[in-house]
Amino acid sequence: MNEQLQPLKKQPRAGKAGRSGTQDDIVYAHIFEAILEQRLAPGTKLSEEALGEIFGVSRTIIRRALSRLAHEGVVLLRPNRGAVVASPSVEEARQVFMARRLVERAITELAVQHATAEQIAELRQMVNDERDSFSRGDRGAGIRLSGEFHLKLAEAAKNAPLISFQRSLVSQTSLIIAQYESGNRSHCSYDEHTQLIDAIEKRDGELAVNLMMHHMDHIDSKLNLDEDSASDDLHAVFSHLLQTKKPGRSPAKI
Amino acid sequence: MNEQLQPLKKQPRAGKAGRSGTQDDIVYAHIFEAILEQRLAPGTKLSEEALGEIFGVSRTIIRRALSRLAHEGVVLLRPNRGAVVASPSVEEARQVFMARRLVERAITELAVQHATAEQIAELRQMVNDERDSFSRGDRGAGIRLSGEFHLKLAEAAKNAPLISFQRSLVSQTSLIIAQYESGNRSHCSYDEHTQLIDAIEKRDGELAVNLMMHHMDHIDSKLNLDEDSASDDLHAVFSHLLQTKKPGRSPAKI
DNA sequence: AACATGGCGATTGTACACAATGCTTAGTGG
DNA sequence: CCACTAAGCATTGTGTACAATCGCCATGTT
Repeated sequence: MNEQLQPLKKQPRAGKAGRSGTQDDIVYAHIFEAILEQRLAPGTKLSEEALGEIFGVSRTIIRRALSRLAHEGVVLLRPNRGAVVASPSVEEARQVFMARRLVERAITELAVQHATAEQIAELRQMVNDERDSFSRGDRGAGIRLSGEFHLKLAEAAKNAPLISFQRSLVSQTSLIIAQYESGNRSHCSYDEHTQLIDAIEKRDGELAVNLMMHHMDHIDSKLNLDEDSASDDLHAVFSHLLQTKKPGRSPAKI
Repeated sequence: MNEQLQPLKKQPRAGKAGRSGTQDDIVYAHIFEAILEQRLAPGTKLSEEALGEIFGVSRTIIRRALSRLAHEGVVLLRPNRGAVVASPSVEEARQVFMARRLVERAITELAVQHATAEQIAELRQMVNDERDSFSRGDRGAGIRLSGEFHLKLAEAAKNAPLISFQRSLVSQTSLIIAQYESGNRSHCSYDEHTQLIDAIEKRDGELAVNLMMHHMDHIDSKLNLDEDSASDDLHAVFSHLLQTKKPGRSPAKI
C-alpha cells in the first residue's frame, strides 16, 4: 500500500548543484531526469496523487514541481485535467531550435570574453562525463549531460536572464531529441564540444561561434523533423498508446 | 477589519476564455501593475496573509501569483522569509538590457516576416493607448503599455519560447525603468514605436532593426546606470524607507 | 557597556479535508 | 443498433489547520 521509495531522505545529489536540497528540487529533478531519459514517454499522465505516493510527499510539493516543469516546457499543464509529459510538435521543435541558435551564438561570444580558467576546466570535465555515459550505453544520461554542458556554457556567459532562458531551451531540446532522434546515431558528438572549449580557451570568438553554429546544424540534421512531419506528429500524439513500437513511415491506420 | 476590495467572487465564470479569468491571473495582474506603477516600491515586503485578505482569496492563490512573479524576476522569494518586490541592481539591469537587445533584434526580424495586417493594426492601437496614458499623466500605465507593445511585437514573431522570454525581460525592464529612470523625461517615445510599425508594415527588415536598436539605445540612455552606480544602488537598497523623496545625485546622507 | 544566548512572536512551509470539475459508463429512447 | 442523457467516479482546485523556521528582543554574562 504505502510503497514508496524511501521517504526522500537519501537525496543522491545526482541532480543539479542546487544550493539546497529542498523536497521541491528533489522531486523536480527526479521527474525531469525520468522524462529526459524517456522512462516517462511524451503524453504520459502525471497524476499528482500517484507521484505524491511515490516520493512520499503531499500533492502540494508535487504540484510545485509540475508547475516548474511546465514553465520550462517539458510538462503540459491542462486545467482541471492534470499534467502530462509534453509532446513537442514539429513546429514547436523548430521554434525551440531557432531560439537556441540565437541564444547559443550570444552565449558563445560572451563565454569567449568571460569564461574563467576554472569554468573551462569544469566544461572539460562535463565532456568527459558525457563521453563516459555514452560509452556506458547510458543514452539518457548522455542526453542530459550534453544539455548540462550547454547550460554550463551559459553560466560562463555571466548573464542571468540568458542562463534562465537557456535552461528552458535546453530542457525542451533534450525532450525533442529524446522524442525525434532518428535511430542509433550518436546525437551530440562530444568531439564538437571539445573543439568548442578549445576555441573558447584560445579566445577565438569567430571560430567558437562557427563551431557552435555547425554544432547546432548537426543536432537538428539528426532529427526527423524535416518533411515527414505528419507521421511524427501522429507518433507524438499517440505515443502514450504505443509502448515501444516506432512506426517508421506508415501514417498509422487506426 | 475585513476590508477587501470586493471578494473577487463575481468572476463571470462564463465559458468565455476559460483560462484568462482565473483568480490567479487577477491577483497576478494586480500585483504586477502595482509594482510597475510604483505603488509598491522595490524592497516592499509582500505578506501572503495580507495580500490574501486584500484580494479576498486564500494564501494558496497568493503564493502561486508570487511564484509566477518571482519567476519573471519582479519579485524576490526568500525561503522562509517571504517575498519582496525585486530591487534590480545596476549589474542585473545591464544584463537584462543586453539580453533584450539580442531578443528584440531577432523579434524585429521575425515580425517583419510574419506580422499580419491584423497584428499591425493591434500594434497601432497599443501605441495610441500608450500615448493616451502619458497625456493623461498616468506614467505607470504608460510604462506598462509600452512594455505590452514590445510583448505584442514578440507575438507577431511567432516563436513561443521567444515570447515567453520577452515577457520576462519586459517585466524586468519595466521595473528597472520605474526604479532608475531619471527625472521627468518621457521614457519610451511612442514616436519610435510608430516608426517601427511603419517599417514593419513596409517589410523593411533592415530599417526596422535599425530603429529598434536605436530605440534600445534611447531607453537605457535615459537611465542612471552609467557610472554613478553607487548612489543608485543605495537608493535601491533603502527605497522602502524613502517614501517619495528621490535623491537626484547626492549620495544620500542618511 | 557590549556581546552572546535563549525565549517569543510572527510568518512561511506542508499536509490534508472538502469542493468543483471533467471523464466514463450505464441506461434509456429512437 | 446507435445516439443521447444522466449519474457515478476519479482527479484536480481551493481553503485551512498545524508544524517548522526565522528574526527580534530581553536577559544574563564577560
